[in-house]
Amino acid sequence: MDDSKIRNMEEFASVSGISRPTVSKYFNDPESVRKSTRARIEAALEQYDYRPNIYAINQNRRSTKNVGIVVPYLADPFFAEIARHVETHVIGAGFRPILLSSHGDPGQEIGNLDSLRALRPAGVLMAPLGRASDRAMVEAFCEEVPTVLFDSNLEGVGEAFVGHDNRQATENIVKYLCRTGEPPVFFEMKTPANPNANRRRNAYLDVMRAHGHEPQVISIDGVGWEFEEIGFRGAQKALAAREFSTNTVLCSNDRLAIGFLSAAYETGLRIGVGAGCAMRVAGHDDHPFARFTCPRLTTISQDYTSIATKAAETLFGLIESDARAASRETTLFDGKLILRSSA
Amino acid sequence: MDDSKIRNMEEFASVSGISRPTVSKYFNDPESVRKSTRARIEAALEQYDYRPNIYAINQNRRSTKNVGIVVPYLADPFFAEIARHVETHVIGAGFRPILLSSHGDPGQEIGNLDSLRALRPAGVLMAPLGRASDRAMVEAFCEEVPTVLFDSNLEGVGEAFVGHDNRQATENIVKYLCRTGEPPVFFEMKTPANPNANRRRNAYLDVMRAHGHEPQVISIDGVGWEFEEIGFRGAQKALAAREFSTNTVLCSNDRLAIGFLSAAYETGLRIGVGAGCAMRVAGHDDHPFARFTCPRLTTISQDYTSIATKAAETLFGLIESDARAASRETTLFDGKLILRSSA
DNA sequence: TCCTTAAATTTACGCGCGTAAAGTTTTTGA
DNA sequence: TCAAAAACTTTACGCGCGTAAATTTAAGGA
Repeated sequence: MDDSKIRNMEEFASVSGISRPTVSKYFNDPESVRKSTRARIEAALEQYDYRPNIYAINQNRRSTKNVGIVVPYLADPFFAEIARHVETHVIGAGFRPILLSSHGDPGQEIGNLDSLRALRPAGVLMAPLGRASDRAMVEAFCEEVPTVLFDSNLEGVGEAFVGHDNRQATENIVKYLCRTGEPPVFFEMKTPANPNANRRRNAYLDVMRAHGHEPQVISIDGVGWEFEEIGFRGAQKALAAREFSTNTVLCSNDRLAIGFLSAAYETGLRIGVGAGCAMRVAGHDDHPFARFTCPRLTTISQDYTSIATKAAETLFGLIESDARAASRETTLFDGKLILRSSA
Repeated sequence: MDDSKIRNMEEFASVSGISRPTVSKYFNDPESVRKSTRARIEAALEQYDYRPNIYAINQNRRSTKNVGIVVPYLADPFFAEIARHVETHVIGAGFRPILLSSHGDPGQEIGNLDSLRALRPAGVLMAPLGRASDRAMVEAFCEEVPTVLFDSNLEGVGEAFVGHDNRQATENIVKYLCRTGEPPVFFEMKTPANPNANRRRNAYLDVMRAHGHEPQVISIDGVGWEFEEIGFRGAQKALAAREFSTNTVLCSNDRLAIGFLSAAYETGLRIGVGAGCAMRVAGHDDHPFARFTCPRLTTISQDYTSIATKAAETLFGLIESDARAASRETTLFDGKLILRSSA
């Protein structure tokens, strides 16, 4: 490798023996130049390791190669995982991912969109906060930048939505619980952060009634994104008050369930399916930590590999066609029962 | 707000009645212009909501306002939390954070640095993978870009290191455990991901010997960053083989401890300090999930608020002075005992 | 071989802003 | 009140690259 530094594309073009416009064409799409030309450029690239100035590129191109990824709460490993999958796809498609977390705060969410706007991204993959989101502001953003929503749906906002089939999944696990023991009580936050929680509750109510069981919903207090803590306190209270009409609990999500199990353990209540167990507890999402609770949590998984893939592919399609979606498509993926020892 | 769009600084300057160079000066530092001028610009800003083109700015400025944040594994809530703290400081200081995770992969770590290089950041805050890091490549990067390391030290690399005092913390918890029961066995990965693990083991050995106790280290197999899984399997094996010479275990970190507790629960072993408990287990780090294990995990915290603050401040100091550090400073923060019910 | 077509070159302009230099106006302080 | 200092305006250039138009060169087929 020659140590003489290349300052710009002009210099690089001259050392590679190719004109600058052609070199520029090469960097925009290596396939767009003749094979022999490509070979000469790549030979020079080996020797001088030049890279085009990203700011100069983005100043002149209509659209950048940036893709925003916005998640509501990165400290939740579930979102960290899905962000990682999305990121991998974004890089694979030749884009540059810009990962932003809203940290559970609607103001930060809008701030993230603002800061993305300044980067003029080719598109954005966004998991909104949900209920708390400033709908009008998000909507305005989506009209400027092609945006695909995932995880949490804001009806009518963005080009498409890709998520989890909360109804199918909830029905699935409720039926499982009914089949193998007493029907479940539904354990949820009174003011849930996103619309998935409502879908889950409604699906629970429907399937319980359809099977002739009396539903019971326990809605606990607490706001914010510290679900484990909220679940812990809620469970302490509810257990002390003996609010549960059956010995089975379906938590609205795994993080609440993690808190629930912790509280149950502290009060000496044995959770699980074996002999000597007083109660069954199930969750929803197959959170990365659900495998390590005590007992290990029976839950229903989100297919977040498929969700991430579909969301990314949908966005890339929009970007390539340089068009807005004809109609807003909604894609839901099925959950799978994950049987462990808690229920 | 006027809906007529402002295309560039030229246009904005004319509608605000100020010359473009002065407007430019304003955006670089609002304090650098006369108060009356500032008022006029800000009035125009309210009316037209113009924002300078970030790419044009960065093309011409020597240094950008970007600050890279590189963490080894974002799906670990511990790093997600510390990244959040760092990010807040970066934004507060008027910089733009670029958050990148290496996903436990040295190749990705170097890739992250490469992609940062292209952004010509003013500085970088980096938590290296540790042992697995490509030291030479990281070192080369640090010579190009002012970089402050945190969490995991690569001796001699970067302008400074800010981290956790593993020795103080380990001594602290070992002494606590000895004081309140049988001395601990040390439970760790055979090939730990980062140098902190080695410091903890060595500190354990030293303090045990200093107090006349026979140390025992159990080093379990497993590579990668799925520490809970590794801890789970390792604990299963070690418990089945009755390898523990005392009834107390100190895990090298909380994530291993989480796996340990899960395994212990499955084998019916009761962990904790109360009557009827067969074993005590402690961790290290005060991981966000340590509060919700069964039983709740006694551990020693990392002061990651201080670590994040100090690392960020150190970097900002370097950036402002536009100089490299005279000498490489190392700052360590003390851990605090977090007493819960597991030990 | 020649002709058609595809590809590369030459030339030139523009993107939006930083910034320097020289001249002008306003502010500051005694 | 007046001169010095500070702030602003005008003018002008450059950053590194995208891209269009006209021209030249190379590739491929009968």
